[in-house]
Amino acid sequence: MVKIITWNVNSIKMRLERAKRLLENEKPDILCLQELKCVDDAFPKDFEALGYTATVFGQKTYNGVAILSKTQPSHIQRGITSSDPDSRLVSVQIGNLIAYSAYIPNGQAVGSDKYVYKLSWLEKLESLLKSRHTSDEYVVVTGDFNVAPEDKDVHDPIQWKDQILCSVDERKAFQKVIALGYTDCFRKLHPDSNEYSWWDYRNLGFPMNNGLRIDFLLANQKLAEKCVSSTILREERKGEKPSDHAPVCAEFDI
DNA sequence: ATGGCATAATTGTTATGA
Repeated sequence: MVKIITWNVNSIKMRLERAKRLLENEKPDILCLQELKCVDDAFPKDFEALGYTATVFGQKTYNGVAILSKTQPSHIQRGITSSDPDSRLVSVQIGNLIAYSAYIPNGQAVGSDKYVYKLSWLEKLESLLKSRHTSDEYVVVTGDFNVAPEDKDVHDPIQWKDQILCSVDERKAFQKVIALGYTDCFRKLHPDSNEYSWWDYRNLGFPMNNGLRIDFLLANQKLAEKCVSSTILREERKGEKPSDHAPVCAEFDI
């Protein structure tokens, strides 16, 4: 069994103790992280003592992704293109599995320059996945996609209608990735659930459960067939100094 | 009314997130 967790930590330095506890409690084979908000050299060494190797693609102040794994990774790839200015994508091969940690641009506001960048980034992700992988590999693309794919992923679809994270064009761009043959593991196993993975820090977002589901593990067909469980670890959003995202977990019988 | 809170880079304020 292979257990994989993805988590947008919103600063790995601020979430260090929580991340260590998560590894100790959940013992995932792979932990994909987003929004490290630190450079490679500043990434904590603490995870080695817990038996994990870190593959880091950091950046000063913003972005930054990493993959922690119990076994040694190979075939490390960083960045969505050679010209991408942001550290938003890293992938590794671990055993017979290829794992991605992705932090899709937020987009800020529908129609803005950042929104255009978000859409183009998703297109690049689609073409990268299309060209890089074949159907006889095990591939999982995890991370913060900054898109709520359907109204049931949104606490108040009327309030969020056509807003950033929920607009028609972002949802279409997300579906084009799905259409390559990828499956949203949590949704496959919980078709009617209204659980969320992100809640705004402001306005009692978490206590009111005003959330969105924007963090996913997307498995290709061969791997999705092996998915036996998927959960959102919403307990992690409670207590002192939480990230605004909860970790999302999936287990695969491979 | 487009705020609120959190974080990093900096020390008073701005950029960004979602």
